[in-house]
Amino acid sequence: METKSALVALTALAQDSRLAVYRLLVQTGPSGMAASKIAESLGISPSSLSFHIKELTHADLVVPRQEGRFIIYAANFDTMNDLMRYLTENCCAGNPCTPVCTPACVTSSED
Amino acid sequence: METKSALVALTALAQDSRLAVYRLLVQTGPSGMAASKIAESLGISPSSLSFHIKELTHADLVVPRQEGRFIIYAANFDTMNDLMRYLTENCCAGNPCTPVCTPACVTSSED
DNA sequence: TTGATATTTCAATTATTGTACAATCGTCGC
DNA sequence: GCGACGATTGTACAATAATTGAAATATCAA
Repeated sequence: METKSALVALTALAQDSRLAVYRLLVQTGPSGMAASKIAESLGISPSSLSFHIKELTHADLVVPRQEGRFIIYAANFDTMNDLMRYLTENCCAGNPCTPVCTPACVTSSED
Repeated sequence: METKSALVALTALAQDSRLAVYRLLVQTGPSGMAASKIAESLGISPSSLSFHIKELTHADLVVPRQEGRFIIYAANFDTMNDLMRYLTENCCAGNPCTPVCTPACVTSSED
């Protein structure tokens, strides 16, 4: 992961509503949740959700898929793992401090 | 870690200069680096660095210590580990996906 | 096709954040 | 104490981001 992508991901997460959306989707897992359901769960207006979730999507932190007239969003764990790796990269210049972080979650849901 | 602290940490990291400062300090490790050295390394003005590093300090992502007339900053890995844990908390609602992340770094430098 | 629901887009307003530069504060050596 | 150096603070201005509501688009059901 390069600086630019990390910055986009961090900016996407660094906002109240977006952080709440992301965490909700992390907890929901690969099955995901419809946009309207997310908005309802968190008490934010559809247009506001749309605005915010676009940033999360653009950062590749969440992935949308169409199902009928619903759009289902799910968290993309790969991006989070990349981000974590980026943030702790070359930690302590290689000194003994367990530099690598095991992935938090694998993205194996539908094959 | 609660939502507020996570938001503060993410906001602190979601900026060009601050992300660069943080990563530099992660790579430097517990010995840390003087403010002037950081500013010089990254090519930002002292006052600008002071402004930005204050946010990192406030987010507890870096910790300052005075040494003579220098102020040495070092990354605080505990906060990053807390943040990671927060972001992946209750991942996939407890389904099989390796929910916990091993700490990226332990903060054992001076005892 | 028509009406209803799900979602996004647009534009205007407001709030927040970043930058630059001068001034200030604290520590050191003399 | 005085001057020099390291670092922070304050102010003003520009840039960016968030919020809202109305209008537009897309899909489904009949």
